[in-house]
Amino acid sequence: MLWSRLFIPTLRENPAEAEVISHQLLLRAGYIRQLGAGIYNYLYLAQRSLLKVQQIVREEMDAIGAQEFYLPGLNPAEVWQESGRYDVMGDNMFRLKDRFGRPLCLGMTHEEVMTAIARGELRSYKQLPQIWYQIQTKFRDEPRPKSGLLRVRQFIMKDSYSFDLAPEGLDVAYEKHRIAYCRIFDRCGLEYVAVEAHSGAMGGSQSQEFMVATNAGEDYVVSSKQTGYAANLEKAVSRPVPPATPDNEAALTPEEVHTPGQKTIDEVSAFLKVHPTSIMKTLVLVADGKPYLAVLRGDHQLSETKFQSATACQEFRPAHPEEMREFLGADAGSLGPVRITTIPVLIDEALKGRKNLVAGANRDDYHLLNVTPEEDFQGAWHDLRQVAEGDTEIDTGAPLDVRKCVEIGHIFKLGYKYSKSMGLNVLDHNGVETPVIMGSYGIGIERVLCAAVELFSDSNGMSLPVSIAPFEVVLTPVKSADATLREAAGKLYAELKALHVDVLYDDRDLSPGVKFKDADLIGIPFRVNLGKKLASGLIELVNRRTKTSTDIPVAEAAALIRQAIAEARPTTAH
RNA sequence: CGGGGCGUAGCGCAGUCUGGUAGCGCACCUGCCUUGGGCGCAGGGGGUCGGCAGUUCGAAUCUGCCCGCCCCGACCA
Repeated sequence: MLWSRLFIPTLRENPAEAEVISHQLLLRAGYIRQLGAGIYNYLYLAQRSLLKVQQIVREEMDAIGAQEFYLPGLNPAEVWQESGRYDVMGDNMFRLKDRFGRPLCLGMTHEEVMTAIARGELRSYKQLPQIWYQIQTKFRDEPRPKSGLLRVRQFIMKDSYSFDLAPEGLDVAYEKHRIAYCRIFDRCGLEYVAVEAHSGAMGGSQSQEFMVATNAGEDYVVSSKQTGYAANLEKAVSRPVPPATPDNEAALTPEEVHTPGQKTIDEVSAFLKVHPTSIMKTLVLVADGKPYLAVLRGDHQLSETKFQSATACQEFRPAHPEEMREFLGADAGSLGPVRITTIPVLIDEALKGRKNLVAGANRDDYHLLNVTPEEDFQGAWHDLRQVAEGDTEIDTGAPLDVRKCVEIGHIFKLGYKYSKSMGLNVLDHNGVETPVIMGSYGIGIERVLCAAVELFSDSNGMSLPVSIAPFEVVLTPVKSADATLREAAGKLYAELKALHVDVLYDDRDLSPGVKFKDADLIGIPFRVNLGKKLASGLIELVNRRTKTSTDIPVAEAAALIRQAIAEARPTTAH
């Protein structure tokens, strides 16, 4: 393509509203423009790049025998009512009515529609297994769209769904997807990690997320370089930092102490001269309308996900101050688990074996010394604690890192949730109606591009992997007025096109600096400079990412460029 | 939904406190010049100052209401 004919509106300065790198660069490089909060126009460069991502996804999905569909984004409410998610999705679902007043919604995902298709057509185990997928637009009314293309209200997703007769079949489909996802992200040139994920309210049994480490991300991943352990913070387990001081092992009974005005763990710690690791914090939570106490070590944080799992609740919130007083007879700051019999008490496992700790007395401005779990109060043991910086791996004691990540893909064993709620059954070998077991698997297409920009950029702009860059190479005659350079560039352009190289020819009448800056900004992996050295038959091949330059003979340039691109193309080990 | 910030030319901003002819840089158009990292010179075009209402002789500026966008939090199958 000739740059002079293209619409690539690059900006010299960062638009004020963009904070994260990928947002800034995608705007500056003329890939995208914003239409509204969480709604973006994808211009020429973004579309070229996203189509390349989609093509890689398509090839790898096809390679595992998945069949491409294309389902409507506009859905009748009934399908979603059947699965129960019409209510569950709440305000996150865009809803509308047709001219007759019938309720419709915009699809957030397509388990329901896929299940509805399967239910209508699949009759026999002989038709299984099936893997169906699509690359299609999703709509989610996010409470807070943010970070450019990372959290938006309309986005493209590759979603696939597997249908099997038995769990062993689901295991196969899941594993096929895991490998396909690795191949996809490898080929897209990303650095990523597959982590254990929380299965959530979807009710599934196993789930992995594909994560790219970047500060722009919203998820936290706990991992160990030594052992390869990697899990979403929501699900991660660890060995906590040991208590700062040993417990008094004597058989003591609780003793009330006056702690006027000392409410937070830090205040109580300073006042009583007891380290926070020897204090218990007591949280009052209301889950599905019922109160619970959660007891954790003073320096630990409650994991909301783990608490939700432990209570198997749909939703929960911290108790209001009036409720705390009603349930426990004291205000936050003096709450404790001792002599609580009417409210379920959940104790974090990090407190197992601990003795003679400090806890609130359930009397304003008083705490108890010498409180021992299971002696002085009873409760159910659960892992409630969120992994923290400094923790170590639970089995090996290896150090753990906590890193911010963005989720680019998710694979999920659904089980029978949709087949049962929507009546998807087939006849098995014995002619008995059996529910089909399902899996669902997603890739956020725009997030792949964003993640690549986040991973690979410098002060001059983005530096995309050749496999997903909008062009593989850009030709830059240094002097635009020089007829010899123009002729050589035109010839090389034709040769590269003949070799099916994705080439952009910067034929604009601009100073070299502008062309170099633009080429760097939009992230084309290779640039060919045609300049002075052409007189001696040489041109320069510049690598965007390494900033290294090689002189190559113009006569063999097309073949050498094609070879350089081929060598730079990300490979897959999977 | 709670807290904070911002809406002035395509982009980045000043002007608003203290009301009085709407500005700067970049980008854009014309011509000349230049050509190895966002050149130079000259000339030029582009604005309902987010919207509505009010106060005033007079509102970008003061007041009220509304809208939009960004950030933090809540939320996030």
